[in-house]
Amino acid sequence: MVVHALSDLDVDRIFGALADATRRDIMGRVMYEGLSVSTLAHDYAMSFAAVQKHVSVLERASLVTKRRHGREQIVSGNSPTVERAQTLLASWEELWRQRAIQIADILGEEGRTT
Amino acid sequence: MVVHALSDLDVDRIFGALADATRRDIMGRVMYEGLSVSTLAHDYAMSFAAVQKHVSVLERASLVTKRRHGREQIVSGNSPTVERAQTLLASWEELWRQRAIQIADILGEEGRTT
DNA sequence: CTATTGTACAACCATATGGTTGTACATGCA
DNA sequence: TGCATGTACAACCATATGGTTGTACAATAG
Repeated sequence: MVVHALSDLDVDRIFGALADATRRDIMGRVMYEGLSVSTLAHDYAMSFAAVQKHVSVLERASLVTKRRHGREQIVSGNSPTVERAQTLLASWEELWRQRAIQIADILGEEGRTT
Repeated sequence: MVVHALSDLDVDRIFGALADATRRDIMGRVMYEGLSVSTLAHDYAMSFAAVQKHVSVLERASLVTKRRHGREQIVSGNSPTVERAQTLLASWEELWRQRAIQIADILGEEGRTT
């Protein structure tokens, strides 16, 4: 069952968001448990505002979601989006596998003619 | 068998390269069969030089490799790199799965106390 | 109420990115 | 030889990105 087709812009945002080490580190942490923005910010050598921006990039890409808890904003990883990115890569692997079969067929033909 | 650990910069390049619709389209084409840069360039509404740059971004990320064939430069998809990107996403999914288990355990405890 | 904590957001700056045009050069064909 | 094709690369430009600081405001603690 297909959830929803991703637009080019959606995919741009997903991979763009993952193209930064700080944001990947955040992903690794919030996929396991929800963490507040300030908790996240505490561990990086940059301003709170910078971390806030990174989180908002991940949020725009639907890689994380935020929910209010008192005065804190809890950031949690969004598994479905990660899975869709994975599916895209898997489809390329599938193309590659088909090429491999095609090449094997050609070699097979050559084998017969020799 | 692990091939090689990817540095942050390597992963930055991989996901950065995938964060563009033209480059993803190129990937989809060259994973199936090797194509010359000019063949690729023919189908996009941009200059040859622009496509050349996109290919070189993919090449720096090790997502494609080029080989000379006469005066043409044949671009082919690089499956191992795609697979490594996929593995990274899979590891996050695994973290998420562990969180799900953890939550289920908590719910289980609560169930017993009620 | 007041102070502290956590967040939001604007303004600013340096650098990276994605496109262009122009030039140069190697290869293949007539 | 001469010409078309395919590639390489530099220079340039507009916009996006990743960081900063500063200000403002909501929620909690004393």
